[in-house]
Amino acid sequence: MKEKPKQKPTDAELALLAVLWQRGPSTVREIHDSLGAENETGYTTTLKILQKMTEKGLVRRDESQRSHIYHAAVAAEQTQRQLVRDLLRRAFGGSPANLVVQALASEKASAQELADIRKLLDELEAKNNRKGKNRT
Amino acid sequence: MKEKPKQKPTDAELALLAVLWQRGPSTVREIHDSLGAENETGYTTTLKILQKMTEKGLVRRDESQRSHIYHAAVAAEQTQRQLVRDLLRRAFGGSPANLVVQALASEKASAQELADIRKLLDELEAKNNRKGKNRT
DNA sequence: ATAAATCTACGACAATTGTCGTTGACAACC
DNA sequence: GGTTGTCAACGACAATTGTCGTAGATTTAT
Repeated sequence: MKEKPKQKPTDAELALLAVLWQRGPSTVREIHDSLGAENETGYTTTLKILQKMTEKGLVRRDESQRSHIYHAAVAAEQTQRQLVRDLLRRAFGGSPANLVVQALASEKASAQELADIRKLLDELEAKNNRKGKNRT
Repeated sequence: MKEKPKQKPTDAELALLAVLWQRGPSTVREIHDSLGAENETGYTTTLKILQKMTEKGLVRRDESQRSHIYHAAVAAEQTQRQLVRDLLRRAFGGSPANLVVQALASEKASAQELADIRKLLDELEAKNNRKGKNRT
């Protein structure tokens, strides 16, 4: 059986995951320092959260060096998808369109991003037509 | 001064808000019964959470009847937008395109919804061109 | 008018989360 | 070789969250 580590990461955990996704495998020190100046919390806090995440299976670590090296055990895409699906169900009644509207309204999307989304839309509609035989 | 109730609703709170958004003003009993069969929690749990939400300013209540009538004090759109913005910043590095990709991949979007999104896209691009003088 | 049902209010409680302080081990430096 | 700095581990702690049980008031039914 495959373990299903389907627990949503908390806010603090997600922040650390984001750093790992961006930097790749890192020491606690590196992660902590990457958290930016607005982060007020101490080093041991970061360490403790990383340890919890290890227990939960969100990260793995290499202990062969004195400074353990942590790396993400969950893929960014998969975690993101899970979070989006969750939000979709809980706050948007499962309607992707509503969520997309809010997403595009929330932050300025660049022209490039809008073009990317349009391309994605084309692909999805093409797939729909192929499969669904354009029934109403 | 206007109160800034900018606290994110918790999962349980969001579930109750969703009911209120859908049903309109309701009594605790109505809200609790609307929670569906998969909800195992007792009546007093729902009541307690509603009371907390009242303190936080997420809902308001009319106490003129014995059965108090609760109604949402925050608009669905605004709350949704806040949640999306939050997720965007924390998990997607602020890139709306990535989030939209996951949203559309997570749940099957109907042809109608895809068309809606396409229309939204058209509007946004039109606005961009008008304002931004199509610079790269 | 009594009994039964319903409703709010008030804690109580365990679990989780985020926060550190301290300690003991190890490494680096002089 | 002694001092200073860095690190993981552990436990403590307050705050939050979700969960009820019970008590007291009031409405409804008998």
